[in-house]
Amino acid sequence: MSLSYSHIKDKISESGLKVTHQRIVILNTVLQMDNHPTVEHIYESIKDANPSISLGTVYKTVEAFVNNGLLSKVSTNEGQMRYDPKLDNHGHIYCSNTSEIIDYFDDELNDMILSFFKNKRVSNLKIKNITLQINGDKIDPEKDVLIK
Amino acid sequence: MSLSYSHIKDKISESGLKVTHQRIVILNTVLQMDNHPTVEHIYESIKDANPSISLGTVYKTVEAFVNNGLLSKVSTNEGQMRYDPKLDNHGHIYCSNTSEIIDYFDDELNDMILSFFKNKRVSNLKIKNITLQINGDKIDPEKDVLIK
DNA sequence: TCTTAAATAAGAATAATTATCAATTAGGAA
DNA sequence: TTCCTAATTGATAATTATTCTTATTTAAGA
Ligand SMILES: [Mn+2]
Ligand SMILES: [Mn+2]
Ligand SMILES: [Zn+2]
Ligand SMILES: [Zn+2]
Repeated sequence: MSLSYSHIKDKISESGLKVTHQRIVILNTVLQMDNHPTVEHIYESIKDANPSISLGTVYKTVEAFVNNGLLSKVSTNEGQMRYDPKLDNHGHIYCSNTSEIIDYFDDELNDMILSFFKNKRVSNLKIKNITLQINGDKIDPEKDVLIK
Repeated sequence: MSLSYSHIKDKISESGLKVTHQRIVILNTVLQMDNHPTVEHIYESIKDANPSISLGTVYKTVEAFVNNGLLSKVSTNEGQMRYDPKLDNHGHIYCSNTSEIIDYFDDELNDMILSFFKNKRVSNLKIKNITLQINGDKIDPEKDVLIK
């Protein structure tokens, strides 16, 4: 583990946080999830192999990761925050019938929005990012959503 | 009041909900607020004139309004839902330093996004709406944000 | 190896929201 | 107009997500 986690350790360390076993496990787990998990979901997926890591630590850890640029945070209309290992600018598809959040990457769209706002006068606001939110319902909950 | 609220009453009635004093007061209040209020905020602003309306009723009522197309609901990273009387498609500017949510209407942008997705194949998703989310910080919290 | 500030586990506390249920009421039917 | 009934409400309890507290442990630099 010391060896295979070296990449994770570097990321944590470079972000300015102390490297702890808990943080290694949590970051490694979230990086492998592409479903925008909740804290509870993260906790469930680590606890069998790491029964001593407490739920409170998962809360504190993901929040530290967000504040230090290792994760991003996504809010929904369903009362729970969700976490996202993808840091580059991208949109999200919210399926209200399945509670899924699906990534939507599109360079052409990003460029279009960027150049749109290039021509705008924005006063009294320091923009951090601009994202697109696509709200809808999955038609067949079993199948994937595809936009291309 | 029976007279001046007739427009509000009609809206409630046409949406399929029973017309009650509580609903008239709450809808009338939210329609006049442009700050995307929380339930608590709505409750505070009605309770002096309507001390008998309970907080639970405000929760149930705004949720009924959302389900019946009279209000829309906006989520934030701050643990409270916020309600929006504007129903036509528009984006939001989230100022994380002031917790403000500011409407961003732009027909040109709407058209641009619409025509962008016209040329896309979207499979297995019934799109309800597509909105833009602009995240940033107000520079001078006292002054307004302007994009033009 | 020592030192110390930061992190953790466990559990209590808080805050937003939802559920329960008896009493009231809106609005259609008679 | 009166009656009927399902929907709504107020009061309050319960739930849920998240944060706080504190004693203990630990990472990492001196
Ligand atoms: Mn929330
Ligand atoms: Mn909550
Ligand atoms: Zn994402
Ligand atoms: Zn709005």
